[in-house]
Amino acid sequence: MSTKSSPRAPQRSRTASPNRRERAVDHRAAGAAAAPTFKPIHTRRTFEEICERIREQLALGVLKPGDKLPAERELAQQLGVSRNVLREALRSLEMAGVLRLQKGVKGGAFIQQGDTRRMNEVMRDMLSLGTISVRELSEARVHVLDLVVQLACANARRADLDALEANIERTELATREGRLLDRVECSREFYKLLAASTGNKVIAMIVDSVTEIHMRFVYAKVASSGVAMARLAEKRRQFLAALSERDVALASRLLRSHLESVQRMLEQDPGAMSLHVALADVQPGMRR
Amino acid sequence: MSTKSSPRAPQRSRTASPNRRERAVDHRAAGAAAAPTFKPIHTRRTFEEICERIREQLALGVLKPGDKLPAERELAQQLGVSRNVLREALRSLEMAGVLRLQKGVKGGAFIQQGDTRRMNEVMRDMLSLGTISVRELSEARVHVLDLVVQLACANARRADLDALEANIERTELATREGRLLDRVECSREFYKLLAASTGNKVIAMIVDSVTEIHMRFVYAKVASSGVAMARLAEKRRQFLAALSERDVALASRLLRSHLESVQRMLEQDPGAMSLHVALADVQPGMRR
DNA sequence: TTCCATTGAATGGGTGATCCATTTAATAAT
DNA sequence: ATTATTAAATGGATCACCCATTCAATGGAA
Repeated sequence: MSTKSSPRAPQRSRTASPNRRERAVDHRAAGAAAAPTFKPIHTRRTFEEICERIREQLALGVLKPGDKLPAERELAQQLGVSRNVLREALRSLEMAGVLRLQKGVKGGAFIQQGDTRRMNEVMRDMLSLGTISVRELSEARVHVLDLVVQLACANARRADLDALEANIERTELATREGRLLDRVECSREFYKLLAASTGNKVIAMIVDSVTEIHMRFVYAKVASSGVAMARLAEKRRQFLAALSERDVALASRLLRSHLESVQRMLEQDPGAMSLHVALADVQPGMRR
Repeated sequence: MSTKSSPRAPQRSRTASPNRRERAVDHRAAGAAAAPTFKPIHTRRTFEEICERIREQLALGVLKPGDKLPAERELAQQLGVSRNVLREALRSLEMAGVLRLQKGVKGGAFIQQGDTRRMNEVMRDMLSLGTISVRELSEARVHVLDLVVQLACANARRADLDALEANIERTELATREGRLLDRVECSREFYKLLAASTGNKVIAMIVDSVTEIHMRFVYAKVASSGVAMARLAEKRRQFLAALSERDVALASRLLRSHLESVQRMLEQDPGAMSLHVALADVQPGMRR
């Protein structure tokens, strides 16, 4: 069996590529003879290797945001792989938010500034796959937001508070004009601004991802039932006042009680709260 | 210009696919004539659409972990796309931890149980890209771990405490035998167990991702300098005792002071703390 | 000269055909 | 019955194209 050659005739000009991959390690010769060398698993596929190489260059600082990779055709040749498999790797990195591919002359694969929205997608997938539950997510959100309040009280700058103020004004306007769904959008932004005011992007990223999902449920609820949180802007103002005065205890209490009331709103009529309604539109949050 | 046909001769049998994609919307006919219909942007690429469709099926619950997608050749035909572009989509989903591809007869694309390690990769990329800083990461870790202690005190079960106990014993053994690097591995696991004891997988996932990176720095430090945290297991025991007695204040204080001493250890000789040393090996954490 | 249309090359997007390696079930040989 | 062989299905990878977009260079008209 080991000597069986391909029955096909032409066989073309394979092994023509300069850097032929070393993966083809000749399984035939190692048949049953004198080699106690257990080559490790070796299931690593080409595109994984490519991703790894590129990430390596990134970690090493050789590649930085804004840099451009060689054109696909050229890079493929450099790596000694086909263009298709290179594209699989580039696709993966693009989905990971590491690259952005741009067409045309002067196009190419550009290293991106990290896109923090990517964590949202992780959360969504985990939820879709049933790895995490809505309950765990809500619970985590409450706790993390409590932490956020502490940090925001400690670190929020004037500009942060102003941005929150402006957000509340937009909320009031939307309320007056009865644009309920816009108000939900304002809420999403409120928490984003609040998270940013901690001055810690890691925390902000976590809060954003968890809030993004939460807001989908709120959105679905508001869109389907038309209910709306009463005195929203008013509560926000009270909270912002506490935050401005660095009153952690008060701010924390206000937010927690608000979150609880939102939770109650969501939980009445739980039938409408199905996962797929909230997660249905897969794309938002990925808008560019 | 609009009537210019392809100069090439053969042109092959294109448009032969049954479900030809509707993307080819005939740009020629819409030249300058009577159509005020602004077709929306439509820059969406095929593979994105495919990913979206599959994620949609997931969110809807039509696809569940363990399910198998049709074979590539067949699915490509169903979707009316080439196998290559389908593979790009599958690759992306695989990297996202949603799918796993398996070779051979009875192989195929299987929906996975969500892999929480995926968030680690997001954090690593963010760090590599300079979107977040090591400082922010450490800070976030301290705060989140403080939260974890609270939750663990409230929710840790007997089994969780036992697992922590067992971990400490392994730590002691590694210490006695001078296996410093193994001890770092024990530490990583300690925090993983601690995070799990909160009973909230979202929190656990966050802690794990942040800890995973932190431990790379510790590992690099220990590997290069040979220094080691003094009285580690002892401190762990004290902490575990506090946790067992649900003494939040004490446990929190103990952990915080430990984290601070680790931080001091890392920060002396900051030259060895470069990013690329810690992030160099891209793959770990993705071991299967 | 200045401005605008045309052209052409580079680049990512996408296709189809073909081959390889692995895995498993069915089949044949012992 | 057990074991080796074969065959088929499937993911992995390659090659050779073609298309659409983008943009710099070119060239002609104002």
